[in-house]
Amino acid sequence: MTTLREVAAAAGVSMATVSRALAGSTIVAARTRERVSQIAAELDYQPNRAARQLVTGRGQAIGLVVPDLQNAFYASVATGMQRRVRAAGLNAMIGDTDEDPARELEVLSQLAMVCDGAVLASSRTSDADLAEVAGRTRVVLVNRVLEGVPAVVGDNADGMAQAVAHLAALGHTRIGYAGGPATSWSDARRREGLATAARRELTADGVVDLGAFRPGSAGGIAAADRALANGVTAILAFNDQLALGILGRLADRGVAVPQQMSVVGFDDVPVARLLAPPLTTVSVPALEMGSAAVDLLLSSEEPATRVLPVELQVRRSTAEPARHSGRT
Amino acid sequence: MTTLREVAAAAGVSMATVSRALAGSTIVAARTRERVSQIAAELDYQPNRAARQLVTGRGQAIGLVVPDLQNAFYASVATGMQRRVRAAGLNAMIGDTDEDPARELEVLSQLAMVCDGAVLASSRTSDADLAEVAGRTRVVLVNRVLEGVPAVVGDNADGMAQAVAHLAALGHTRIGYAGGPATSWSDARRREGLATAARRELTADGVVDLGAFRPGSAGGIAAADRALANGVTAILAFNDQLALGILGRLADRGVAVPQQMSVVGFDDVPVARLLAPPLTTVSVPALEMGSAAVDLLLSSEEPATRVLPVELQVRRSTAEPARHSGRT
DNA sequence: TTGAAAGCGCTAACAT
DNA sequence: ATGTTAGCGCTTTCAA
Repeated sequence: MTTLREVAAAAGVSMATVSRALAGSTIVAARTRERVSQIAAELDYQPNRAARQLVTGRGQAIGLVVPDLQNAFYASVATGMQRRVRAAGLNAMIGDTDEDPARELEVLSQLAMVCDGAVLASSRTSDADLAEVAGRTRVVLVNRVLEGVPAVVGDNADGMAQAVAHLAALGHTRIGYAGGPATSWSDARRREGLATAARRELTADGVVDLGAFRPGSAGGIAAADRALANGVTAILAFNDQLALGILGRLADRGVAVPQQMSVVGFDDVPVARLLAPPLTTVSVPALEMGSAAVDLLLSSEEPATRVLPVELQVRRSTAEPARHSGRT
Repeated sequence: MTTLREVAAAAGVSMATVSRALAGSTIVAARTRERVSQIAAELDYQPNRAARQLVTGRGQAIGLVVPDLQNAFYASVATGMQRRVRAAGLNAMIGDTDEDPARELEVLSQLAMVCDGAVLASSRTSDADLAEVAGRTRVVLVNRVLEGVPAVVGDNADGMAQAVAHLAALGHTRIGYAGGPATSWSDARRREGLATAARRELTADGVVDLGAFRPGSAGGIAAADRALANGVTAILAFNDQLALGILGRLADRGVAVPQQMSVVGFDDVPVARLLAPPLTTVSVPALEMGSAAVDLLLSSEEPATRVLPVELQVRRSTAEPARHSGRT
């Protein structure tokens, strides 16, 4: 590894001049700067990040904490985040918490030691703890809002409104909501949006709360069974991960989608369109959320909440309800 | 931030003693160690990683380079890798290359600056470049083998043998192989395994090379169309990502799976079982590959290649071929 | 415009 | 068993 000192020696100038030249400082003579840059390149000089961080205090990486990388939504957020970070010449560090809220702070503080800041996706940490962390570390939230902390979120209420409007237009009058984890901020927002939309489009008992489920196939089984027991004609799932599980269970139980049951997801993960039937779902710009979060982290503006638009993708997992589900 | 110096002052000992005590060195008196640890805890002392790295040379993180985090297989490798890394008290840094082989070295060298070592998954870099990198940085390969570099791979040949045996037993005599990227090491191994198995189970023209495709839905469309044009009764896909695209295209073209076409994938990503029909595929222990790679990286043994067993999961995307596919 | 010098927080010889 | 000391590679005052 070539060091600054070696470059300085080769160029016949001081270390300070090399440091300034390489940083592009204008106070160093243009000719000197050029020569130094060239020699540094020849020697294949790579600055030692640890040394730089030690003296500047500023790090070289940005962290991302997600509940589960295997959820395609978070994989997309990670991809978007990572592209932006790399474009800024920094590194991305990613940690997942295995859907365990308790591990969130642990992972974050571990990342924070080497990171300038971190993006926290779908945090389930309490407001108080979160505020405390945000006080110590530069943090941007994704899919969560907290006063004074910058955040990027999808328009949850509007997404639910679109989904309900679509189902109502098809003629559904009893819709089941398969909720996400109880501590999920997005789930709370989606429930609110759902309630508002339901008041507008449906009768009082138009929405049935199926309960709270862990995204994944286990949760999907429970959710689908509850939906069937409740006699709803459509299921609105908290996210695609859960909708996937629901679809699987319905297929196992011989329930035809969309003929006997309509299913709507949320997120529009890439596989959604490849399922049979292709899943009707609310498309959330996950890649953009990741990059926008990095922008917020890197910019020095006031903490702001960026709400990204979402859009229902109508595919083939939704249709008119069966006329007489009992007969025929 | 509390520093070592402050802890030393508070404890009334030298910095060196604190350093040793906190490192758990046995040469420091037990009582001293205890007192120092307690004071450090009271002061909420957190060692500065940059300073430590600067002096020891050893970093604090382990890197992972994958072609595409949105491919569920790599997301699983990342998860497995990450759990192991965190269990070792280190951080994981993940970078993806957007399936661009050229970016691989770039991402790796960026990660290498702050990492003790890196796991390189499905590298498509040339042997020469890879050997050069492995000389500079501690590297473990996943899904790639190179003399002198530790590696974790799935048993590609055996996987193909199982898949071919399954299809042959069902009565298929013309199988199309939808290959992966030309520079993919696993694709080459899978082709070899396929050829060997075909010699044993099928006639000379039993396997049709459909070509090389990029995993994803675009590649799947091309692959499915080629398969249909070639009159094969079964498609063996390089990986699930590609199989997903194939399934999607077949559905679009009204080809019933498995009645008119059988499809077999490779990897067994979590959604494979949730597709309609559930995908028959070769299960590869992705999580384990990730953690095994970290083990290899952290251990100081001789470079070894760990071959992990794979197992065909027969689901419902495969069946006997139609008797007379032309008629009826 | 350039250089000298003082650390950033920590570890590891070496000395006691 | 503990302390002293000399840096790790870099940035950044301060002085020239």
